[in-house]
Amino acid sequence: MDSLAMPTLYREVMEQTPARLIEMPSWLLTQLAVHAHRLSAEAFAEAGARGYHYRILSSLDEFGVVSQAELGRHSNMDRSDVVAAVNELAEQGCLERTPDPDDRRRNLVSLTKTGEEQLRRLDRALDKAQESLLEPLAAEDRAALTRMLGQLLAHHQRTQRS
Amino acid sequence: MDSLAMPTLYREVMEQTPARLIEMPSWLLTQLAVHAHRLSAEAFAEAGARGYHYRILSSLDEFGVVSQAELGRHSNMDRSDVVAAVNELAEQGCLERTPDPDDRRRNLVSLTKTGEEQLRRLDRALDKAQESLLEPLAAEDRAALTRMLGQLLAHHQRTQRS
DNA sequence: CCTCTTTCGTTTGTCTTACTAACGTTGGTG
DNA sequence: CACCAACGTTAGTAAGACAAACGAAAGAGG
Repeated sequence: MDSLAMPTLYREVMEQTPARLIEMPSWLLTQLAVHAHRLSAEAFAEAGARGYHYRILSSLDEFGVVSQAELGRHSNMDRSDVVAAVNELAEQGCLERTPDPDDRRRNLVSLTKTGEEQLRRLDRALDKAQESLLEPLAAEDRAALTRMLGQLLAHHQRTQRS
Repeated sequence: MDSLAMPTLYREVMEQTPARLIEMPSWLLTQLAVHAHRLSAEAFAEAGARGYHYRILSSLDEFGVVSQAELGRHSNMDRSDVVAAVNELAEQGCLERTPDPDDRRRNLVSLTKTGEEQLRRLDRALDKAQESLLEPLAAEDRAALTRMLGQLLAHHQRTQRS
């Protein structure tokens, strides 16, 4: 009956949780995301940042000088949330906001030296967070997990935009 | 260079996202959790409920009459959030709250007929949400994903409590 | 029996993420 | 020129997670 089931350790921890939930992928996903978020938030907090800031800094680093709207599309954020995060990053001197001469609706956002340093700091801190997140998984399992998560995420981002 | 890499479809959707993020398990996880949460929230909303309500109803169904504190431990919720959710469920007639005669600090919470019906409704709606969440995955991948998520979640819940 | 600590239910409030609605400005199109 | 779309911005909301404090009650140790 349970020879193929979960390891002993698993049951010990999970037996106080309803079986409905334990078997539900969306629950496993959202609950594990809480831990993932906690781990990376702790990493960000040490540098006085949060998730939105990292998304914007890494987008700027990869795509160069772009408008706030593009920034939002790259990092999966709402325009209104981009405004707030860009404000905060500008106050910290991590980026600069200049009006686009070719389109006066747009603000061109560019990464500063300070922003690059902050990004590198966050990258390092995040690496450790990834390690503790995946700690109990073997290398091949980590790869398989990453592949499947990416596959699912691509599917849902595609179907949502259409 | 990319023969072993992601399928074409994947890149199409993801190419506007920083490579840093695409490769980061914690990002894939939290972003996919957004979709998982959206899908199940829509299912809940049709029945006038939300996640906290389902956690409590399913805990009551599996563990019978328990105190609010136990309810919180079963469904991974803070005591203060249990109070609010139990209030709302009581207003809807889904459960009853009676003082424990053996321990006057405790409230014993029990599921009503209405609550059981609501739970069955939510179960059905959630099943569809799971299907659309995992739609692009083959059956064996779904099983592998569920196994790994459970393994990771058990690990982090264990290490957090200690 | 009397402290000391713990547990319980409750209130209040904060943080992060996500998202919606509206507004004025500007660009592009028919 | 009229109309619509995009942009930046402000304001507000919802859900989930969590921290701090409170009085009331139970339990433990001396």
